[in-house]
Amino acid sequence: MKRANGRSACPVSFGLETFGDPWSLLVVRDVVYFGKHTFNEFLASDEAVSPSVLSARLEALTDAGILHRYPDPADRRRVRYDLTDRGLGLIPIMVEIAEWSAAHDPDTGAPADWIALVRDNKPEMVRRYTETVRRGGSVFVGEDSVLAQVEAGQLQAAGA
Amino acid sequence: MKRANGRSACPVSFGLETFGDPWSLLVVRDVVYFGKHTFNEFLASDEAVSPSVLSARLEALTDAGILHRYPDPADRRRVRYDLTDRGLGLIPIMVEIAEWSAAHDPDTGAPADWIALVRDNKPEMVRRYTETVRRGGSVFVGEDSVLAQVEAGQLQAAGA
DNA sequence: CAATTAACTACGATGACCGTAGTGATCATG
DNA sequence: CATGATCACTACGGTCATCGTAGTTAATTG
Repeated sequence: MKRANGRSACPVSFGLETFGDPWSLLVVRDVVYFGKHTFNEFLASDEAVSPSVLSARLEALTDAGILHRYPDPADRRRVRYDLTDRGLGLIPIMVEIAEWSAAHDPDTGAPADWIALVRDNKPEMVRRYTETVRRGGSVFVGEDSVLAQVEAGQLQAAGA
Repeated sequence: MKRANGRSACPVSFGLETFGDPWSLLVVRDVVYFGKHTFNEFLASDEAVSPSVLSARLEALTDAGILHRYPDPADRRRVRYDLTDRGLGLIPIMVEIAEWSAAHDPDTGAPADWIALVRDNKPEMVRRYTETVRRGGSVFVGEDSVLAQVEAGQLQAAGA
């Protein structure tokens, strides 16, 4: 993620400079899909980032205004990272990446019906992802997950 | 773009492994927005990639089935790179990245009215990008560019 | 046939990332 | 209150990718 001569005015280039390294979007994914919020939770992800790299990434994302970093009031050893509004704005990008990968990775772990649900109800699903994560939930984990909302039948009506 | 322990089944991770380095999407951008198709055209981009890195990227993207590489029949010194259908599938991702960056980069070079046009007519614009690039055109450059199509008034009707 | 252009490759230097080990602060337990 | 565990990191040496420049080969142009 080092561009030689600084910046170009191109918006694709700006985005890639901000979050276009191999790890940044995985952190965002951990927050959005799995409700992770702390250093060790990110560290335990399948992709095995090293602590120094993770530390640098979290600092960069915080500086870029994508994450909000604050000590956990309940346990002062812990530091929590939440997505800011700017970070929540990355959700549509992640959804498109997931859709592309699900279509082109023969070994994808993405459930086909979930991908189809998101594809066919994209604006509504992106809105639901965003609002759920904003209030502290996630897509797949927790009581108020988007998955739970869908299973409770709140979407079939809205979608089709 | 080196993941230590190989792959995870996560689709976000798969996508990032395939095109999540700092350069791959810039090559795709050069093709889609500016109609570039050759090594030296990519090399001349504002972001100043080095030839060895570009060479490695083009090979990786070709191996991943995103680019199609073939000698130019008209000038056999030249090698052309076109987007495959799989590569054209990256257009929605790029459009979302551009939209996010235009919203959050105070120095963005993206024209606000174009961004708004794409945002408010996303499925139609993505379809138009894709089909235009598929037949050899680009978004901004050339006679059959999407820009030219819009200026000819073919979209105001379709959009609103 | 000389000069130009195109697509790369070579290479040394710099920087990023890797994995492991360690640190200081806070919390849980006896 | 002493001990151990947990938490968020930092340190560090080794490896790997990338950087920028220079060169090589093949095809085309004049």
